[in-house]
Amino acid sequence: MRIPPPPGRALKEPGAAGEGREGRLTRDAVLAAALEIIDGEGAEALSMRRLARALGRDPMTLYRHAPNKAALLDAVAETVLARLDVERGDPDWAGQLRALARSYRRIALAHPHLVPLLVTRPLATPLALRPRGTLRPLEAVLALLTRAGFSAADALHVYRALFGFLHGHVLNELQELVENPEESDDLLRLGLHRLPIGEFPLLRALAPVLAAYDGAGELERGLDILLAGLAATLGRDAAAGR
Amino acid sequence: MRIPPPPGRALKEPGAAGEGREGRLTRDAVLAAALEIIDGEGAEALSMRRLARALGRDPMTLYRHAPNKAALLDAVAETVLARLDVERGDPDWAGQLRALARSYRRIALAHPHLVPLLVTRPLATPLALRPRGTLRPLEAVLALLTRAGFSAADALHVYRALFGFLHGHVLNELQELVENPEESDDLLRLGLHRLPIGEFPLLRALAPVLAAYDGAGELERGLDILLAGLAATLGRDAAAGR
DNA sequence: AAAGTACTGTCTACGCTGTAGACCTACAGG
DNA sequence: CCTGTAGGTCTACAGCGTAGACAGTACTTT
Repeated sequence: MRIPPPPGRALKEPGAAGEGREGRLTRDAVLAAALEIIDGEGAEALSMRRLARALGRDPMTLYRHAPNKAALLDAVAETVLARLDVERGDPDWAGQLRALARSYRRIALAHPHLVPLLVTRPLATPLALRPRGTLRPLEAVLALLTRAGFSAADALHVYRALFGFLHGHVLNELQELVENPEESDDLLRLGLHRLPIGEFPLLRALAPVLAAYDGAGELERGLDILLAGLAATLGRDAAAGR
Repeated sequence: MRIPPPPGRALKEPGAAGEGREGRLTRDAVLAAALEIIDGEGAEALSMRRLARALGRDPMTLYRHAPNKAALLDAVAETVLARLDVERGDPDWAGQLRALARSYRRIALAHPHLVPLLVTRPLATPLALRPRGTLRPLEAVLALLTRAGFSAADALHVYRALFGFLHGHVLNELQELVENPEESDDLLRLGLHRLPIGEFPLLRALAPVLAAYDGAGELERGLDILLAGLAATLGRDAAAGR
């Protein structure tokens, strides 16, 4: 009774939202569309149905390219993190880590809605089962540091310190501060006037400082402290400088 | 046609799961039950219906105590963070921050499933609109540090560095490493044998080091570096030591 | 050329989710 | 006593992730 649709396409011929429309749907197209939705509408807006609509396909099609939604999100995070790269042979290990940190920050700022995923997914998946692309930077940093003379254990320690710092930094930098963007006075723009003066005098007084947050600067100053501290703690001479 | 239930209770008289059963449901009871579910079954297991069932009430009852689910989750995070306290008058500011850091870590380890919320919610709500309980530690640290002689701007800087580090640290410490708990060999227990030797030689070799992770130690070493570094950067003499 | 196999796409359906709206009751203050 | 407010419940809606079954396509093997 039921006429099966011409299998390449079926829904929405008539101008509807869907994009590409090439015969086969590729994994990369799925991930790219997912990232676009996350960037544009936030991570909660990404549902399998919403994603399928953006691709002009049936929702169930997505399950041919990912076993479930969590895996799909992991894969999106992976493609983004795969853009990190490390020059393993560079003898200036500190410089190389600085560059890595700056790349990570750049990526986080480019995809702020993805950051909760980036910092949070590793809590749910054992290290060895994580997408390979997310482990590659780790291996690369280990190579960089062992070539520079660190022990393997110290290299791991440095990696953890660096990414701990990085996660903390981007979470800081992406904190929402502004409540009322078009207001010109700092206190009002940040909404700090809502806080009772009796209980939060210092915080209220900080309005101009909060408003002048300098993410790039904070990153660099943090790296100064971290790299110098690590080099000292691990008993190496610091070429850690600027 | 429809007989209304005796309004105090209605569902599940007969031994069903529900707890307390006092006439009025309190906000605290709601939050406590929510935390219990999150701790016991993970944050994704907490639905409004699941929570209502645990309380032996109709799901819609919850909306008398919180405007929506996000606010309810924020409130849970708030009650947990309210347990942090700071001795504002203590002249040993570094010692006080160390204590704060240890408390934060203790809380995070006690409620691991809550950690994604703790680090992630501030991205969604402007500072001034966050639950007051989460701003109180900030105000307290500002008071501590300004009394100890820091400028307000430096005090904020220290606060941010500390909580950035703390967030990064607990995310590190709560990373899932173990794939197969009952296995005795480190490599197999962590599942690292899955990684191709060619691509991940260093990571695979790290199995014993990964298995011996010492969270408390890492926190202290991180604090050593951070507090000394901050004291130096901000040009104060460091009483920052142990 | 035929048959088998794997892959992709679609449809339907199930049990779940958050919450708006309406209603009803109990209690507090006048 | 009446009135207002806050808490509890019920129903209903639109959307969710995904299991299962089926159909067509594109290779591979015979």
